[in-house]
Amino acid sequence: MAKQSIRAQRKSSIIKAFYQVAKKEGLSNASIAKVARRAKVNPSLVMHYFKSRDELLLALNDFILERYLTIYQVKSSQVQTEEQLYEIIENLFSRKWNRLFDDGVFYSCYAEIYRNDQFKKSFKVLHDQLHLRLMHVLDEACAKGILYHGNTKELADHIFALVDGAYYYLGMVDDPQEREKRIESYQSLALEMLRIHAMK
Amino acid sequence: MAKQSIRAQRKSSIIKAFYQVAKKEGLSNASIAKVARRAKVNPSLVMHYFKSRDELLLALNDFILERYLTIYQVKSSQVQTEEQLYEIIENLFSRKWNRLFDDGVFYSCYAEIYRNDQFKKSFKVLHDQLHLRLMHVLDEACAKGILYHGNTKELADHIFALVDGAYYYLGMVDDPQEREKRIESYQSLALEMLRIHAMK
DNA sequence: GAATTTATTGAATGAACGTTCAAGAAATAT
DNA sequence: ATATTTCTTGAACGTTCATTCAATAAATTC
Repeated sequence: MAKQSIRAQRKSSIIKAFYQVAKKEGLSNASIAKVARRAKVNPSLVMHYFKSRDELLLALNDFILERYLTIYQVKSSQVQTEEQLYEIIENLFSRKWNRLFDDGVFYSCYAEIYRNDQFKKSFKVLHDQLHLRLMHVLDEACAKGILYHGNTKELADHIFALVDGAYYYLGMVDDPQEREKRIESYQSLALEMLRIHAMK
Repeated sequence: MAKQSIRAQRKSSIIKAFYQVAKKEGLSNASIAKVARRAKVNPSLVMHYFKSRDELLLALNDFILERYLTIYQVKSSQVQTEEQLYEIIENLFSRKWNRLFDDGVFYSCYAEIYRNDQFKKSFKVLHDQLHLRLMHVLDEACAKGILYHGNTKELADHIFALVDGAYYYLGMVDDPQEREKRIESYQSLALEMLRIHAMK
């Protein structure tokens, strides 16, 4: 249906413009006028599709979480060897995706959870999804005899705590060498937690 | 000197007002006018003491980090027993201080580090201070024979990664039971990392 | 192809924004 | 007591803000 399609397209292009402006100028400086300019559209049209700026912000949040989810994706049902498990953990820390997504915008949205319950809920749902995915991977690894652990749910939570904490700190680290060193250090801790030893 | 004193007082009361407004309405909604109203002062006076809003924001950041530091304080030179070490780790996770400081404002400031190098630097300095403090505690524990670990710097970094990641996630958790359970779980992992076993 | 719904625009709103400035009040220095 | 510096105010600046509304253009339905 063309009617639905143009609506969906416009909405998504406005959200993308919102994200881009927020990335460039900070979330709080991303005004509707700027977004409209970026999307090459009249400000009124933004208001036509999103009743208020809050609604737009919520849409941006969904957009962010959607991206976050796809990038963090773990290919399940592929964990056959220790090496593959190792790779998955390594990927959690690699954050190739921090080129695909701006950390400033992400944490600005995260900060919103303390002021907006809808943000809080959707953030939690997303993170729980991620934790569950990792748990499934760990379960598989257990089934294959690669891993031995009684509580994969807790293990997954712990690994993510480490990942989240790692990136919280890495946000402050500019020096590439220090970054590299720390990432390696975090990774090897995660592997220790899995009781796998680093291979090379 | 009275002159110096009134200046310092006013500045600090304006910063506090800024923090309180930010806490209530969000950092991006904390305007100079609102801050002035809260501090019972003319908006121009705010501009008299802080040349721009950015300068005020920077001052807020310092204020936050200062508080953060004092609250996280670890009484050093007191680690004589395993139990005391256990207590220190427990305290890292307890965050009694999250009543003393608003997480929304804190993370909003944290988000600024991605857009402002001065924020980034002062955040890093603070966190490195905290890590070092913990390291010293661990060193002492090693000296007393409570703990055995070759790299206390790395261990402190790892524990803080866990703490930071833990609170990142806990920000999304409203249910008190779930919070409690998770905090315990994070704590016991930290203790495992120290190779101490939970006592009771 | 007329009627209706949707997309899009442009102009206008009042409120709030950060900032500037001149001027008065208070304190400090000489 | 006067001069000088600091504190504090009030009014005003132009800009931007989110949002509303009526009007036009385009597409869809009937």
